[in-house]
Amino acid sequence: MVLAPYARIKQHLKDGLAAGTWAPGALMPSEAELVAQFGVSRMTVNRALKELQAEGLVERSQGLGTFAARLHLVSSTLTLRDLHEEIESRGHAHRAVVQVQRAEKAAPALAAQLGLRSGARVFHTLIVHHENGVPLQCEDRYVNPACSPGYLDADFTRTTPTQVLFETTALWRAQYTVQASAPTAQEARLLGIAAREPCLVLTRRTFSRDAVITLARLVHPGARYQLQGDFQP
Amino acid sequence: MVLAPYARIKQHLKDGLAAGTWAPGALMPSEAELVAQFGVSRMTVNRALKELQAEGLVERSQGLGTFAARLHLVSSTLTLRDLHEEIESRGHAHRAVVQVQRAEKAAPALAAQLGLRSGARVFHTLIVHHENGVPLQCEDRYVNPACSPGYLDADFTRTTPTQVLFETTALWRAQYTVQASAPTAQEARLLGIAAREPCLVLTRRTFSRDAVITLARLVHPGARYQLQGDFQP
DNA sequence: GAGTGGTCTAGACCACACG
DNA sequence: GTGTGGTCTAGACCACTCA
Repeated sequence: MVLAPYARIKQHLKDGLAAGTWAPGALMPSEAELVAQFGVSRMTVNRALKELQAEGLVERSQGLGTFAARLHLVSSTLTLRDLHEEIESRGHAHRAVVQVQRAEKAAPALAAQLGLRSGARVFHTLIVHHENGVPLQCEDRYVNPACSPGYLDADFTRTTPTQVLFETTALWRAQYTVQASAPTAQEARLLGIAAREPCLVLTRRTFSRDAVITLARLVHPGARYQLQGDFQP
Repeated sequence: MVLAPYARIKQHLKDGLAAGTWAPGALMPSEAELVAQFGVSRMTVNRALKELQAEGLVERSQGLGTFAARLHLVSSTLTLRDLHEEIESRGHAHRAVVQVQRAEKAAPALAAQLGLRSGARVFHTLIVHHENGVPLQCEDRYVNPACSPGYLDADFTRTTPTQVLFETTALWRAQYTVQASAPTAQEARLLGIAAREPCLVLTRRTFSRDAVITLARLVHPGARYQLQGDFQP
């Protein structure tokens, strides 16, 4: 496998960064220098540098130059996968038990979070996801009916809310938080865990361009679930 | 502010995706069509599409075309910031209490994780970070002496391990997990919390090109800390 | 074979930073 | 003014997919 020219330049610079040729914050070769060194056009060098910048390895400033990144903050990717796919990809059986699937009137706090009037109609589902028969996630979700009118018609033993929403709406933005806390009494019962067992709780709000599509609280027994991430330049 | 041509094309496609012009998985305009439509060169169209691909909004296949992304997995950025910077940026006071700062012999399990011989010398620090006097994080860290020989000389009441390591080593790769669990008895004592209080535990291994630089366990009281993320196309 | 994206060239003009 | 990166052009050749 012969690397493309832009990839060779990237690799050369990555090697130098890993070897400490350029200390964090140090000035790196200019585009013109790399053009001369590698005998390629400036667009090719530019692509290599732009990708290194996108990966957070270098910082570039017009008029100043390209600098080795000061890696004081590592920004990394956390993949929030559809749980169904995640379980199946492990070769295990996924089963969803639907506890609630109905329209409700939104309490004031919920309405505010969804950007609706207090008392407006919202769709509510409460589903417990099992992996090989063991409860893994309690998914408590509210959906803005305007964004997905047919949401309640889905059969959530055969598909997942995430899948339905992604098929019927255009995702625009998502906010989430991850925290550790104790489950509610109901969640503890549904997950079959002790009332004080630590749980990993993800709260996620998903937006279309102008409206909140859905608000979800995903509760996982701490002993059975963890998020993993990997960061590679 | 007039957008550059490539940015205009990106925005046009983003608007269409948000408006549902192309359903997830649907075929989008080819580069040639966009060239004709916008009256720009193919490199410019290519840049717009390549950036949308990098952002996860479209999928591209040579010979097939460009497709609206099936957003079944949302990959999002979680910024793992240096805690000192995070606290200061909130305008609060950061104080670090150093409990342990010494060289030790690595137990077999630890040595394996660091890629060292059992019994090899490792640097060990245990530091409790406070925000405005309240314990926020218990940082238990082991460092490979070969990667940062001067690690133990640092004054960790004035700087942080993260900062020292980023200044003296070339970060190459990091793996981490996030989970909820109860603190150890020692952690509960240091954080001033109950033995059964749920904690958010981050475990992170950081690699240089060929070696493990450091292994860290970061324990946060669940009630006082949460990770936040935001995903925007 | 026709259409797609992947990559590259050899120029060009511009905005910006610095001495 | 000189050097830097930011952007763009109008071509080109290639590998891949599908009919």
